[in-house]
Amino acid sequence: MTLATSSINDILAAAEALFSEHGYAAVSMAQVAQASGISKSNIYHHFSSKDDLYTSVLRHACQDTLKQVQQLSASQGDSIEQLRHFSIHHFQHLHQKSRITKLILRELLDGGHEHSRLLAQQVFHEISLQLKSLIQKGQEQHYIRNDMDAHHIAASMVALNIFLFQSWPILEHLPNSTFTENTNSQSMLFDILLNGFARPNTPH
Amino acid sequence: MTLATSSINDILAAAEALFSEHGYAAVSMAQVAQASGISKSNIYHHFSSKDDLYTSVLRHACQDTLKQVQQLSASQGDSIEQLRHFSIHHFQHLHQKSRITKLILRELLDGGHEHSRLLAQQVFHEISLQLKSLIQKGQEQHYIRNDMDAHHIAASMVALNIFLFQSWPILEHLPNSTFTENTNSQSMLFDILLNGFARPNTPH
DNA sequence: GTCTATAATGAGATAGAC
DNA sequence: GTCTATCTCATTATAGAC
Repeated sequence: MTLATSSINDILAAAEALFSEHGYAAVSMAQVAQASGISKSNIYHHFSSKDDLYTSVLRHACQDTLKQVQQLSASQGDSIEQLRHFSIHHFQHLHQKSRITKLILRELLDGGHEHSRLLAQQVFHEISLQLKSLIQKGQEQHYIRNDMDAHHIAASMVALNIFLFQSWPILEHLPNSTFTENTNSQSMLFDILLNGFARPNTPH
Repeated sequence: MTLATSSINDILAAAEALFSEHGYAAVSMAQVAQASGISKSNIYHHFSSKDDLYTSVLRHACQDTLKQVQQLSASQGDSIEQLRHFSIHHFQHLHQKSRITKLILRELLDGGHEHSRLLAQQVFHEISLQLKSLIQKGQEQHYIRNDMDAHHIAASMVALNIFLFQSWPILEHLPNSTFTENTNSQSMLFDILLNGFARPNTPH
């Protein structure tokens, strides 16, 4: 049990909130100090630089998400129901951990320093693995079409959720928008996709 | 013909490249000056502040994209072929105008100042309109299922393209990745989706 | 481990000559 | 319209006492 000291966690939590909301460059160490209630110099005592603080935040956040995603797989029902279950919980996870989600999406845009990209990649890989196993099982049991690549089906499920997450502020304010409720749209998008990869004549 | 002077265009072009690649806060006016070959003070002669420069870049970029998207609709074939055509060209557009694409995606993450979000929203709205008209025509002609909302079908098409655009660096480096070629994956994702919203027993 | 004080640098923005 | 030189302030990071 190598529990980090309380002040380190305070710093990481404050930094995570600020970095995810405004991005690396837009956040100053003074802001982190004020938000965490810990003096600037003390932060430099625990982290060698602003960059060190940032990568620590990213590493901490990704490890946390990684564990959560690994525990996400088990559920009742056939393959289709398990996929729907996963999709719904993946979407909930994006929102519950919205700061980490934004951090990773920012890393994608920034082209990422080698190290950061590897962390983001681990998260993607873990989600991809979970989904792939569910999909391939569904293909073996003939719930899911065999002429489609499992990775691409997985990607499309993730894509819809992420798009809905990050574009929601715009979607809901679109003229004549039918995007009135978050989870409802998620369900509709999943059903469109499900019709695409489910085997014809299965009861869904 | 209110054509802006050459130096203003130089500044806007350099700023667009830098802002899209690194984000607003990470770019200094000195960098813009060096990249555009125009002195810092001269930039302040044309733009009242860094913020003014940024919003000008965004406005300029969005107007440009808006025009391009409006010219994207006309094509041969039935509704399904027109949708495939639109999807492919939308995807190409994201890459050809990758700097603008990144600018808009950044705006989504930053939560946007009111004004910026409205600009991004116009682009989404225009794409949404084009797609909606194609989809509804397809529904009237019974190529596309009537029990699905046109807006959500449109959103899912956009979602897959945007996800592929922004996640490609990670997707292609995933272990055992089947994401080997950009346009090929785009085609596969579209086909999964198409199976979802196309009417059964149509020849596609 | 935690702080106050301060150094050193870089940022946005302006003055004023040409 | 364009530049050099400069102002002012915020930023990262360090020194050193407790």
